[in-house]
Parts: sequence; structure tokens; C-alpha cells
Amino acid sequence: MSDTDRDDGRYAYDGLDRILHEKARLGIVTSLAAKAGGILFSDLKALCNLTDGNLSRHLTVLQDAGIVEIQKGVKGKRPQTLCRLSGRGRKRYLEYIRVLEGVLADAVAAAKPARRSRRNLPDGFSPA
Amino acid sequence: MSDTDRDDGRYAYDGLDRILHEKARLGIVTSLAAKAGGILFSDLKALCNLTDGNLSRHLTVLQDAGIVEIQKGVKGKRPQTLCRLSGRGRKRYLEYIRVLEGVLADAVAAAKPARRSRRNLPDGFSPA
DNA sequence: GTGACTACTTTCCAAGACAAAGCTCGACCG
DNA sequence: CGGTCGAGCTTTGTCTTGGAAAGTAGTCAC
Repeated sequence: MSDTDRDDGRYAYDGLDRILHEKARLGIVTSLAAKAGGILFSDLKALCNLTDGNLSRHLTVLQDAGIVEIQKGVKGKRPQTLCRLSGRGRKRYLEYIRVLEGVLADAVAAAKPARRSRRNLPDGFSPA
Repeated sequence: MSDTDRDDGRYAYDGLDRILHEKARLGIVTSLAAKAGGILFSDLKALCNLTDGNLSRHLTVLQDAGIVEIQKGVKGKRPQTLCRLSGRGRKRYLEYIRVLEGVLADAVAAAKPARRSRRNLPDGFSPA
């Protein structure tokens, strides 16, 4: 009832994919999205300023989620791991940034002082 | 050096504030940013679809960080907690969304199939 | 072959998110 | 006026997770 709960969950942001919404992984996936051919482990490490262990860990998470594909190979005589965004991963990423755009829209709307917003306290509230 | 590391850290997103970059807290702070007068605990709970315990916990984190101000009061005969964004919190929030805009710009750029991006494997790489 | 290096992987630990139970105080019931 | 109901938070416990450090393995230089 009433209009007070009309906005329930308005700021819940349920759609924000937990796996992608993470500093490090967001960087990883964004760079992968930019290069369809994939990126080598060591380059990715530099791009995202991650330690070996960290990158490895996040890649495992992303791989388990079916977001990235890991392909082992060699470059010259040395082993090299190539990481690529899977088709499903790309889809999920696009989905995520769509949600993020919504969040940002809210944020920008909230940021401007909005003359309509009430500077005053909620109805009936009195400080202790 | 060479041009390979010209982009080092390009996707590190160091600026992404850990405290604000969190599903639940992002929602809390965005709603608070929208209402300068503050929001009551119970309304905030509904807006963000959080449990009492959860909201309490996140508010403590935000308060410790000096981002929100908690003001105890009463509404009628019942105690009510009013939450507001502090000046410093607002600044930090604006800073955060500025970074987020950058991330999103990267993401959107990465998302379009960019014919220039190399579909082929990195130089000298051969699958195992 | 041994010492340094590249390219990862694995292990460990502290921080953090969420849930469930707890606490406090007015209101209503008989 | 004792009892218990419920609103409005807080505290405690548990389980997950991110990140640092340590470990493994193959390569190259000498």
C-alpha cells in the first residue's frame, strides 16, 4: 500500500554480476573484450597490474564460470597461456555493462543537486 | 620497454574505490546521494532490498569511512535512524562515478567488434 | 650443472559479506 | 501491571574470497 514502497528495490542492483563486478576481473574482462584474438597471460598481467598468483586465481574463477577460455600453447620454446573471452562470456559482459550503465545513470541523476529533492528531514522525524 | 608496455596498467582501475564499489553499498550511497535530507533506516532497507543485519553492517563500514552520517532520532514514539551522505562522502562518491564512467567508456569501446582489433593470435603463438 | 629467469600454480590468511539470533523498548491485551 | 507482540536496530558466527607469498617446472647463460 501507499506510495512509500513503490520504489522498493529501486537501488538493489540485483543484475550486477558478482563475478564481473570486481575491480581486477572487470579489468581482465574489459581488456579481453577489446582483443578478440586473446591476450597472453604475461601481457594481461601487465595490463591489469596484477601479480602472477592473483591473475591466475581470477582466471580460474572466470574459467569456471565459463566466461573465459584458456588455451595453452608455446611461443618459441616457452609455454604461453592465451586467454580469450568466450561467446557466452561476451554476452554476459555486455549484459553487465548494460546494468552498469543504469547504475551510472542513477548516480549521475543523484549527483546533481536536484532542486526537487528534499533537503529537509523526512516527515515526523526529530533528532534525538 | 618498447611499445609493448606502453599500456601497462591501462586496465588496472586503481581508482575504483573499494568501499563504494560494492553492490550493496553502491545502492545505499546512490540512494543517499539522491536525497539530500537523508533516508530512514527502514526505507533504505526497502530501497536496497537488504536485511536489517546487512544494512547495519554496511552502514557501519560507510560511517567508519566517514562517508555517511548516522543520526539517531525518533519518529512518533519509535526510534529511527536517519542516514545521510556526508560532504566528504559526496565528494568521494563523485570521484568514484567519474572513474566508473571511464571504465564504462573502455567497456563500450571494447564491446563493439572493432574491425581494427586483431582476431588472429598474438605473434609467434602456437597452440599446444 | 648451477644459478638466474620466465611462466605459471598452489597454499595460506586476513578481510568481508551475509544470515541468524539477540537486544531494547513501546504498545496493546486481559 | 505481567505478558507477549512486534518494530527497529546490533551483535555474533560462518562461510567465501581476494591477494600475498611460497612453490613448481621448464629454459637459458656460462
